[in-house]
Amino acid sequence: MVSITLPDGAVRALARGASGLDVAAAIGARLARDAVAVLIDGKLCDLRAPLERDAALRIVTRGEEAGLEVLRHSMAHAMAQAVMRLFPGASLAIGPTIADGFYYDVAVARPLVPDDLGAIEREMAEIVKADLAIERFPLARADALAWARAGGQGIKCEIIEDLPPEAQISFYRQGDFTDLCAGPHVQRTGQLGSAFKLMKVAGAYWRGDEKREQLQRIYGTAFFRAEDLAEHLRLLAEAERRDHRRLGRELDLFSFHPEAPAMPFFHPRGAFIYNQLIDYVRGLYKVRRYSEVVTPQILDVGLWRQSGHYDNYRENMFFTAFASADKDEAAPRAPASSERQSAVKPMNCPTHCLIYRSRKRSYRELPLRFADFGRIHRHERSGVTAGLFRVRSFSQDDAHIFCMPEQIEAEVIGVTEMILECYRVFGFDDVRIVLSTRPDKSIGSDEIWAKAEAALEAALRRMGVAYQVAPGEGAFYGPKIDFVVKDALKREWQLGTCQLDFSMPERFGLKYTASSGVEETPVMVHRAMLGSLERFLGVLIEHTGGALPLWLAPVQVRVLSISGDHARRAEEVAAALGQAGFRAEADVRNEKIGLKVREASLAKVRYQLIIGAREAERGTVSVRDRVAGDLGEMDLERFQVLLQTGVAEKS
RNA sequence: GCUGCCCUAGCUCAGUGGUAGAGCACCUCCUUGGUAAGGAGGAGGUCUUGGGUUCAAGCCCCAAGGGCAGCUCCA
Repeated sequence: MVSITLPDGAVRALARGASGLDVAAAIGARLARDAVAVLIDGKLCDLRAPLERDAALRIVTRGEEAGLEVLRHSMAHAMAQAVMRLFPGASLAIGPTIADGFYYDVAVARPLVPDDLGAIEREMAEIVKADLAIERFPLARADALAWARAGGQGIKCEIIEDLPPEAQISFYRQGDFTDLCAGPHVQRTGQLGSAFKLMKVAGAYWRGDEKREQLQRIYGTAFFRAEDLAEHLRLLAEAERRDHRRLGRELDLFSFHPEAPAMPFFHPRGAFIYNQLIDYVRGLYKVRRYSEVVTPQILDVGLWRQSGHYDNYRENMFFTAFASADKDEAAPRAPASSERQSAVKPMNCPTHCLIYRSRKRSYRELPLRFADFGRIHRHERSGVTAGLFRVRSFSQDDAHIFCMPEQIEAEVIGVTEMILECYRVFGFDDVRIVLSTRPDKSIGSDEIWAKAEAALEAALRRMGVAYQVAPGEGAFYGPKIDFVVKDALKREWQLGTCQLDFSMPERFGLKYTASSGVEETPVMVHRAMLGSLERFLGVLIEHTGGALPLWLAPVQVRVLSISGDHARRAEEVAAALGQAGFRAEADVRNEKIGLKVREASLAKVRYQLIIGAREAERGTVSVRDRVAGDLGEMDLERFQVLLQTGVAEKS
């Protein structure tokens, strides 16, 4: 007999070799039906795994995340089985579960196209319908290798060879399909159900190494219930509807052009928002005693050698070439050796070091906080650019703080406070803070690292904010704190960062005279709150679905005339609002009011003022809130108070 | 950068070898309409670019550019 302890503390005695399914059945039929897997002493196992010794056991059901992962993992096997049937000779790599589903990497004779997915789905449905038993069996390493070789599964061979010597090598078999797998899995393919969908196919390198074989990665997702799949697909559709690239075009905010790939062109409305963001950050800087600087975009290559960017970041940098003087066409040429080569800056920090070094510095003036909205260029590889999220030309709410080591804690608190305040204003209430510590490869003494990590941690503790530690994830030049927000669609975005840097002050020979009269090296803090303004704008557009808060909206009010007779009054009202500092435009087109309301709403204009005979005569406006609907007729003055309040509240 | 897919009017998309289409947007006219689409007419395209195959190419082939997805990279 073995004694099994359940989560509620109850202990049950069972015959040795009984399974979690027996336990579930003993507790209740409903539990047995919902059971997917078991946790035996914390280890996720098959429901049928024999219980060989006393253990703590918990039944994992369909309702929980771990249960869903088991389903998806089994679904990945069914997909692999379908692929093997449809593409004889295919070989398999790995098929794990991921956040929203699962994938399987396969090597097939020809690349898969989207149409293949339908065929694979149909085959999967057949496999589900056949309700094949899924059986686990162990194999010795040599037998496992023999299996892989016999089946032409070269990648599986490699996986088996890489398994640690003590590993129990297990396989799962369902009908004509067998796969190397640690499990766990459901018991029968019939349990997989029909709430699954193959999403897309893409190339992926084996083990993420681009020098190795390229495989076809098939992505899919699965749920226990059809309505969960429907909800998932609805969220995906919603994300597509909010895609900032689409909204950017529809709301006339920005565009991209082949003449400057991955470099956004901000139209008047987009540029307005962009500048509003900068204005807002400038306001914070005023309170937090930052000084803004303006620095060049093109600098001598020697500077980049000194900073280390030339050695480590050159592939991502743009270099200048000069027009030929003696030819008609302006063919670029490389500078002659006598000329100075220049590079377009990918970061602002070296320019700030030059400002710092422009005269002797005293400890009395530290910390120095240099803020810079300078435009920077990074030659991101063509495949990684994406709308505003990853661009080649952008600016950041960038700043560098030069301070003494003992000032780190206070500065980090200041930065963190400002970042959290800033995110609240934009409606990002869910912020995750991650502290990254010293990596294997790093520069700087043990002493300064210990001091710096302690200062970062002390700052977070003092503030009483929750944070996670990512050991070894810091930059080689110093530890850092990253700030990750969750948007309205529950997606995470790393926006802010606060990185200590012991390297660059050394490289640039930065010094300050300490109170003792001795020359010391300052610590540099790289920090950003919104990060790239381009990327932040993209995130904000998707977070709000394009309906920006009043204080950021390029158009706050649209004044709609009922008929031609009221056009003049509508224009007057729009002009008066403009005079009062609001952003209003008039729509006096020869169209019906329903159409004007519809278009203003689609354009995400928060307030629509309707001007007809009644309003024109009484000097009032009828106010329509895009979300709340008709607010009724009121004096223009009263509407302005409403607007002013909304702007002040940043709502 | 790699792999796959895509590129036809401002936008979304039809168009499988025989001289280019729709809806919306745009312009003009009619309509003067009270809170999410009134009606009619018109204009707009070297079918991304360059080669090739063919009597004939938007359509087939090759290359380049741009985009999308994934991988990878990220001082």
